[in-house]
Amino acid sequence: MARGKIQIKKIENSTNRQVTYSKRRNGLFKKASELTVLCDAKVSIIMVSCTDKLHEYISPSITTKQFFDQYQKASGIDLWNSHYEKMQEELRQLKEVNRNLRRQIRQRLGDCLEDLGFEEFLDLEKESQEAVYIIRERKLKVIGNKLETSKKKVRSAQDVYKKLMHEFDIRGEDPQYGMIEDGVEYEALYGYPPHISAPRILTLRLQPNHPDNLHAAASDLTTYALLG
Amino acid sequence: MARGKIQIKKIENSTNRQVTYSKRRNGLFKKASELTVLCDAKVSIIMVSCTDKLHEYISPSITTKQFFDQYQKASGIDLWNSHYEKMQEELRQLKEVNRNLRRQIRQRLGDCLEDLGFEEFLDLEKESQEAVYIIRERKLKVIGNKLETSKKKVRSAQDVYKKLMHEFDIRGEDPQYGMIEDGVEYEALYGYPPHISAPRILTLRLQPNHPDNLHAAASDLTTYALLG
DNA sequence: AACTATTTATAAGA
DNA sequence: TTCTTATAAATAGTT
Repeated sequence: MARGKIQIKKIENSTNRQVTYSKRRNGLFKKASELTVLCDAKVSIIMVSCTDKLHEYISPSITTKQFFDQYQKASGIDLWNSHYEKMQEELRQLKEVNRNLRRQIRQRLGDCLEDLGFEEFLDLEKESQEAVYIIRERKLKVIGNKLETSKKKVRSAQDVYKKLMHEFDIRGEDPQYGMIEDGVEYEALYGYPPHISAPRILTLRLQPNHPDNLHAAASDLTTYALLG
Repeated sequence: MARGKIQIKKIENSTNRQVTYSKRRNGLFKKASELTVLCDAKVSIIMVSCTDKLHEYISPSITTKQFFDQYQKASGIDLWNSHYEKMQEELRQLKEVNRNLRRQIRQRLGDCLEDLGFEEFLDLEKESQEAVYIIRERKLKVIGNKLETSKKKVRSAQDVYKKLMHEFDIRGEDPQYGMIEDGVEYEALYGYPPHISAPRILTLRLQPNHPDNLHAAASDLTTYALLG
């Protein structure tokens, strides 16, 4: 607008464009501030340059946040507020549900029972007792399964042992090998710790160490007493 | 800026102010659109007049929402987004907690037990059994309290009865009243239904009807057998 | 809303 | 970036 008219189209020369951007930006901001004062208006200008730099003008005595709020109020355009309120409501409801669930659990643990009516209380007792039955039943089933698995492992171990004994017998017939004295080879094969002597016996019966101890039964087959 | 320089201060004449606002607003928007084209920039102008009317300029190919988002990203100024994200995170966590609580309750009801490790499973059994003990203990206490209350009511009823009997005896000594033959007056006094005859006896023992029935024990004193 | 004298903004060059 | 300056554009006051 000076020293020659220009076409309103993108300035191709990058430096020129940058300079013009800077100058006109200042001009725009100046006009905005004048308008703010002259007409007692509120103005927000936000600019993002083609190099993604951001510049802002905002009338004094107002924040950008307030501006956005006012914008929404005046325009009726909902940027995020209803979504936000929906979330808050959802949050509130979830917290309420959470509180109730926690109370239920506490009651099922025998706490806060005074909150219950007598009928509810009796229902709770019934439910709890039934749950204990179900849990106990399942426990027995799980333990049964574990025992079954253990038995299979034991049988498989027995088979391996028998095969080895068989091979041992064959080698024993060959004087070239001589007799093996202390079963070291079996220890290595079966992974017995050094302080537990490997079986020397020929006939072999295996039994769980503590058939009554549930924890021991729960773990994998590891420690079984060898009974000759 | 024409036909005389003006001071940049609020225009007191309301009409003038209005006109200037309108003219300069157009000027600002025109400059903004030129800047948008010339420099390939993005501009958002939001104006609120002193009469709370809202006007907006926004570069084509962008929405105000996008602008706000970009503004926040570029400026690092937090209008609401982190708050929003915080809420979303909170929401997510609450839902997760909720899911777990529900699962816990289901497990305490004997459901979904397969999700538990064996150790957890045993703990659950122990907890559940303990809870049943606690609940049962409390039940006994509550029932005890109710019985106690009932006994007091009975005692109080006995007292009333004795007093009435005493008064009856006094009246009986006065031949003016004569003898009452079949206790109709007591039936009225105590509210016995017509088909149950009121007590004729002088010594009175009261006992709960069904000491084993919890529900009956739970209800207030209503039906007690009178044993001679 | 239109006019226009004048001020202001700014493009190009330094 | 800033300054200069010729010139385009904006606009205050008027109609």
